[in-house]
Amino acid sequence: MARKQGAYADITGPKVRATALRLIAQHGYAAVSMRQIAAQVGVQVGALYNYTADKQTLLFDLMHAHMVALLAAARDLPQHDTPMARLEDFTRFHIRFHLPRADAVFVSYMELRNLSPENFAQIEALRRQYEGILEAILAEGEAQGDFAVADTRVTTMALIGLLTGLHDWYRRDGRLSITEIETMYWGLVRKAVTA
Amino acid sequence: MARKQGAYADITGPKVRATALRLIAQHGYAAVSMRQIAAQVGVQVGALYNYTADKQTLLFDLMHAHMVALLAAARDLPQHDTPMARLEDFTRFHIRFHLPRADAVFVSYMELRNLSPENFAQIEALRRQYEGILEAILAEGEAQGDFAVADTRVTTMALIGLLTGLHDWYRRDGRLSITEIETMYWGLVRKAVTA
DNA sequence: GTCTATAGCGGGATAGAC
DNA sequence: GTCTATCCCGCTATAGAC
Repeated sequence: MARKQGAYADITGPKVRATALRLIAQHGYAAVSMRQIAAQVGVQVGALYNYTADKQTLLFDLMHAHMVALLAAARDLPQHDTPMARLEDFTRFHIRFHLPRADAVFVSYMELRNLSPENFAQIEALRRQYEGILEAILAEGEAQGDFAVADTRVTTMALIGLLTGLHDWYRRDGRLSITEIETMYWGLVRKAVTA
Repeated sequence: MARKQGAYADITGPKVRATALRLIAQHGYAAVSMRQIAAQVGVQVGALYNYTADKQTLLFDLMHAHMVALLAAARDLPQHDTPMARLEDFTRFHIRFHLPRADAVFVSYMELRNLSPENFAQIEALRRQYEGILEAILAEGEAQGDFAVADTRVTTMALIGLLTGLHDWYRRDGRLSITEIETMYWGLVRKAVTA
């Protein structure tokens, strides 16, 4: 304790990422300065560069970590027999995973423009993998005659849009619980894919 | 011709707005400089300030013009007898109005964070008016027993999200025509509000 | 690992000539 | 209405002491 050098390595790193995520979600990547991040972390700006090569890499790491966590969790979903049961699981999972991570969702979506081309390609590939999970469920349901889906790709993107749009208006202190909203959204999804 | 002073007033103004809209959609408000805008318009940076008080006002004007045009067009929709017919009109109108205005849609949605509080309040009010049009249709359909909507507000926001999500993946040179997409989306909306 | 100090650049906005 | 020139500020990133 009381020494200033080398003591906080394990705590400063996560704090930098958490602070950057919050500030970027609030003001946008381009509008947030390394100075601002440093000030809220409680270090001088030079110290940040012990934890990231540069500002761009910091943004990429935040988005990458979010996408990797999302994919890992989505792959752990149970493999029910019926596409309908799997679609319900996916819908509820998507909402439950994303709602408590509003900042990461916002950043991962809004800051794509500010990634370098190489970094963008990586994030985009992860995003497509996630969409692929839903598309596979829809394709199987269509093949088995459980769903009536005009176009698998369009419906996939439409449903992702429907679910993701939730973040634009959901408020934690709102009138409805997560479970209530989840059930309403599942109702919309179910009807949308049914004949 | 050939004179440099006073000749281009009528042309520079629209050009400034068009250029700013395009650049801000592409890179984000904070990432675009007045110097960049001026360069693409073909004037020096000082000249921009004949057309806007400052950068913030320029952003606000772009968003405000978009919302006003949207509301004016939405209010011109025909007043069919049945809520179902009005919902179809609204759905198709929303898509047809927004798809050709990708830049304005993007900016109006992504740059809300960068508005001053007073400007934000104004844009937000216009946005709520637009949502109100859809909500009124849903409420009437529910009251008449044509629709089975669990919660009018939630369904309104969900459908807006569904329709707006279209911009995230639609490409003009894609496999499907606007009309085909429009019809698929109308199918999803129709089923979502039906019992 | 963190600090202080600074290099080097680009930002928004304005003044005054034409 | 546009230009040139400039003020003043804040930015990212690095160097070198501790």
